[in-house]
Amino acid sequence: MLKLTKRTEYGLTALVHLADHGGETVSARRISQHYSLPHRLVAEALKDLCRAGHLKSVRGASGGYLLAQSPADLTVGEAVAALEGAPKSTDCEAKALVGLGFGALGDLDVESKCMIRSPLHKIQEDIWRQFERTTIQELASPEFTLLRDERGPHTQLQNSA
Amino acid sequence: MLKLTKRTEYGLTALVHLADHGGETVSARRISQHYSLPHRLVAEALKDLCRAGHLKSVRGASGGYLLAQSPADLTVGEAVAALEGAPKSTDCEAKALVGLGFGALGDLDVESKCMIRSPLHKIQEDIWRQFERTTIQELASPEFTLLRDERGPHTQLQNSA
DNA sequence: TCAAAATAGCACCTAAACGGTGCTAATTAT
DNA sequence: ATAATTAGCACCGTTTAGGTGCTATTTTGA
Repeated sequence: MLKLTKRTEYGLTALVHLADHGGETVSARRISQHYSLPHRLVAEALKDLCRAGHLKSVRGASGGYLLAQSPADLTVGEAVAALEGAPKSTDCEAKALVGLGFGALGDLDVESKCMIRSPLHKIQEDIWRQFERTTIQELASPEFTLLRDERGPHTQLQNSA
Repeated sequence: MLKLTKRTEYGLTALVHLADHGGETVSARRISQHYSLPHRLVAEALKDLCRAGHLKSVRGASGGYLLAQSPADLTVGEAVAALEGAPKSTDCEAKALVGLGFGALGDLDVESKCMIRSPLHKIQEDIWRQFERTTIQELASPEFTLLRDERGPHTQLQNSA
């Protein structure tokens, strides 16, 4: 339903945390405790990011993870792709026709259907484009824009602190 | 995983079709046959859109559906909301804290958590903002844009002023 | 040396969502 | 009447998401 998975949420949270801690090595447990997230799930997300090469791991006690690249170079799109896979929906022919059920249709006017359907794909692609334009550093920055709305409601809930 | 459901796909396809046919009444069967989609599922999507008030229905033989409003006034966001529900993630207080598991956390430094998490929500909100900025008419038009802001990485999307 | 803490990797489970279908009304043109 | 349509359910099978269990391996530190 057009939402990010928990795994992605945990992974991005961890990336933001790591970005805020320079080249420091932080364990999955520390991150999970800091944000009160299920440490096991955070660990899974970190594994994914490590396997994708976005993190470097340090094993053993006092080990953990650290960014393998600058947070300014790591995009949300790359992270999301590592965490839940990106649908390489670049080509309409391969995806819209085959992947979405037109493969078995034969040769009726496929092209007109694709014309109708492509807007849907453009929507998806546009979302990913946004992801690929946004870096972890931007995510980590306090005044994160992406969309800078006129009102500022979520900044007013800090009462205790 | 950040994808639209089939129901939404069928519904939007139907809306585009209806937009391309003016105020004409088109049955679910005709639409489904035209795009080779499961007519039953298309019918379900059309019901949803009708219940939401975006379509008007005509019962009986030679009945069908027609747009209840101009395709230029109906946004993709409204359609998607009618088809698969929109997560009213407008408020960080209610959603980020309660809905996402912080409700049972008590009163530890909630603010820092929300600050970290809010970017995630902003991403989601941004996606919906895109939907709300896109009309069915735009979807139906041959050269469909959607992203008209190609300035900077993410310097405010909605500003437009 | 040994225990604790950490990553690595795999299998597995439960619940929800998704895609799809069946069935029965009510309405209306032919 | 009959066929075609919308309206409104309930239901089912598969997939996915969220989460857990278990074991091995590496490393620190007492």
